[in-house]
Amino acid sequence: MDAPTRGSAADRLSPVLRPVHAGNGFEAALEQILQVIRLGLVAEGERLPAERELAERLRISRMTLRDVLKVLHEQGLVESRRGRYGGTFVSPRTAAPDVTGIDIEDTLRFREVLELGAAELCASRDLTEDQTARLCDALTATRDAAPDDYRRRDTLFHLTLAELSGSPSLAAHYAAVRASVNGLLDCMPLLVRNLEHSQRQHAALVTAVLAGDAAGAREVMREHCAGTAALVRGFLG
Amino acid sequence: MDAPTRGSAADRLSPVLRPVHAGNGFEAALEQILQVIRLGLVAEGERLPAERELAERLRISRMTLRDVLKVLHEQGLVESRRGRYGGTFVSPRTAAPDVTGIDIEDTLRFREVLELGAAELCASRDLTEDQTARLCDALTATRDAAPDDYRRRDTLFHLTLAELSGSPSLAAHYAAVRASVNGLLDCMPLLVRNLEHSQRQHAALVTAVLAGDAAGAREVMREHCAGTAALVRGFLG
DNA sequence: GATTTAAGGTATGCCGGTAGACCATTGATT
DNA sequence: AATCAATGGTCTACCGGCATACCTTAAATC
Repeated sequence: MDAPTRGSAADRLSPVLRPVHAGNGFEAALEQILQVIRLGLVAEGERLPAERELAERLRISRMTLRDVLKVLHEQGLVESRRGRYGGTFVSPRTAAPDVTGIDIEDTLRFREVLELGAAELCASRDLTEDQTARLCDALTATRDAAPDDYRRRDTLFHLTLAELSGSPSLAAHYAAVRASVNGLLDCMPLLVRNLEHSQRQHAALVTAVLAGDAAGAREVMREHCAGTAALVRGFLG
Repeated sequence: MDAPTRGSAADRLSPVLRPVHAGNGFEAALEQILQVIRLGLVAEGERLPAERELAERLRISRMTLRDVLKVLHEQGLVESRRGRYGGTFVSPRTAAPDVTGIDIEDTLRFREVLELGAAELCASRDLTEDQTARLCDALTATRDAAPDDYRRRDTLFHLTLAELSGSPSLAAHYAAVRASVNGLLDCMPLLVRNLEHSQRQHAALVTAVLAGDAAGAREVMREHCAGTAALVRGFLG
């Protein structure tokens, strides 16, 4: 009765029963701090939160956190300075990040799904004055960005949109997938023509969102994502 | 320079720096097995994989897994039988699940985003013959379902669609959010009229997907999700 | 220049998850 | 009736992350 030829019981479970972080808050913490750096939430040269605070926020012990920072230090991603006004600082990027183990098609597809959802949800909501201002600020920041800071501000703009969608889950998962996307983008050269195009799309997106034009916002976002996807597939596919 | 009035540095980090499951594969494993049960991947009366196999798949020790099963047993969700052909069996549901701590709006919105994405991705892909057959099988299973088994087969249908989207991330996250949705639905009565309506939508969805009509698939799915969302908001909002 | 303060660096004992072996039970097979 | 095989149930030694306390460094302040 329940034994179809396609999709055995064992297979049915695999989407859910993936390996659980075996024993390690360590790995999860490493992943999150890497996200913070890849997303540019803390820019190059800026300071991460103090070890004690970071450990508390991640709910891991300071010792474990220090193990994580040690790994990041060994890879040249952060640099620590002691004393008052010291801290752990993000180093300038030196080498292309490690993108082995990233499923490119999965990443690009999932990214687009979340972006489309965020755009549409935002356009369908009544944003408060403060939220509208945050969105416009983020847009302005991308417009004024120097080329080498563009990707970071672009990321912050999209993160803002995801946050304003009204779905915290969407925002959290977008942050994760965007970190992967940035890892891919960091393997590629920055094309100024794309920046300009991208900037126009951002503006159109905000216009549609503020007008409550959900279908329009989605279509602009779809083009925006398609552009990135084509670039990535071209360089890494 | 980087200190805007809106969105301090501390706030910027919060979407990523959420507490890491402090110390436990235990909780994550509990969550996943609950998902398997809530999704109906193992139906009432059916057997979970053997402890040794389950522990291996989750990459946790058998002792820890047994702690998890002990909790589930205490809550009356599973029953164990020893001996060959024994195992851990899913008990018939007795009480409404605990939905405290679920953000209903977040769940419904995120669910819709993922469903729309899955529908559109599936319609945009060329499904193999085998994949097409899996989808049609899942549809047929919902059509033939007895009312008290409908929700389970409906879940399996949507999971199939998510899997066929070509984005494993999407499938995994859909499984998680759908488990929450089912928790909500299990607090509500089953309306036969909705089943029929839902069934027509499923059929239209498959038709659109197989025709490669991405926009159509998305709109059908949007209505489908809106229906569920309205029901849930009506009962629990 | 002494003091203060906030930051990174270090040492120690505890506890919980891990691994692996072994025991107990049951029903099918012989 | 005896055996086998697959399962849940139990025990034990081990290791890694945890909490906590304390030390060291360096910049700002007095």
